[in-house]
Amino acid sequence: MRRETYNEFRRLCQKHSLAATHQRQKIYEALVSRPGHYSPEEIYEQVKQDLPSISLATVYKNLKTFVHAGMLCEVSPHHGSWRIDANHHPHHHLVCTRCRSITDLDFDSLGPVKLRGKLPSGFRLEKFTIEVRGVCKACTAAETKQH
Amino acid sequence: MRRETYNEFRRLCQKHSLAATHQRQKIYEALVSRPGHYSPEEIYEQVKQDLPSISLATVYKNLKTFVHAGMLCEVSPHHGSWRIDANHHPHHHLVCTRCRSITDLDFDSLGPVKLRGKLPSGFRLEKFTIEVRGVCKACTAAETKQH
DNA sequence: AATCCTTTAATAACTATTATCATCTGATAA
DNA sequence: TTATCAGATGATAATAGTTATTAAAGGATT
Ligand SMILES: [Mn+2]
Ligand SMILES: [Mn+2]
Ligand SMILES: [Zn+2]
Ligand SMILES: [Zn+2]
Repeated sequence: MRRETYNEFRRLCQKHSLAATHQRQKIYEALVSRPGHYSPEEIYEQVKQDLPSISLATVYKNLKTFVHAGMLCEVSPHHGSWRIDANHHPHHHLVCTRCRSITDLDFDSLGPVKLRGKLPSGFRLEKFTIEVRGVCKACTAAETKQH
Repeated sequence: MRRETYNEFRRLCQKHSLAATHQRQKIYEALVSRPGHYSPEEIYEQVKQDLPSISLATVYKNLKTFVHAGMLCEVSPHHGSWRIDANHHPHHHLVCTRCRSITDLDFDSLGPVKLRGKLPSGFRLEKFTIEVRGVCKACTAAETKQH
């Protein structure tokens, strides 16, 4: 692991009161040291090369911990449940990052997305999907109440 | 089921060479007759009120069939696998609807999204996520080869 | 080095989804 | 209308993905 990455890792662990374990170090490195959008399984396979006895559950737990701490992001808030949309009109989605609720957002609520550069060659565009992530009214209310 | 919805359903089934079964009719209706972004389980519970002996597997199979035919859409192309992103720079994603691969797309490749109207009251915005759905180079090549 | 609290590995449990297969049914043509 | 049959269904087994449990081990602090 690069010295710079290692220092950043220690700093982040301290900031979030997390013990800087070997496992966490390797998991973090597996994600940060190469571009990509990996699944827990892929991270597990990668880390196992250095720490053969690591458990898949440890990978899951720490990925959750890191995401919760804001050190990493989820690609999609919808993994884990298949959701179907019958609305054929062009529209966007409001997604609550707490309760995962999905609400339609009128097409005209946002200005159009404009292509500036070129897409990578060979990619055949089908459509733009815009998700607005945030915290819904109900979840905001619930959080406020607790404090 | 409204006459109009029923006719549309028959038309779509004919167009896609699908038998217009009771089960399909009720599944279609459960989605089209009320706004929402339902899971297979939720559709199952709804349809079961009319067809108590319907199987959950039938719901899954037909939702897939309908999505494949373009009669319904998936809310997210990422269901089923949790993917982690370590890239903290603002950026977008290219997602292949065939192989589900995810590629970063530079922030400047798209113009900024502008808020026009108001978001629904109480929704606390965190960030915009733009996914560009399409077919990647490899999948396009693979499809071309087959014909 | 001793202590304490956190983290880990192993694995059981659980949830979501898909596969299998015998039976049944909608569509078509006689 | 009835016969036919490819395609659809229901029951359930199997698989994939994720989370919970718990005894043992390891960082952090002193
Ligand atoms: Mn929608
Ligand atoms: Mn990315
Ligand atoms: Zn919410
Ligand atoms: Zn592809």
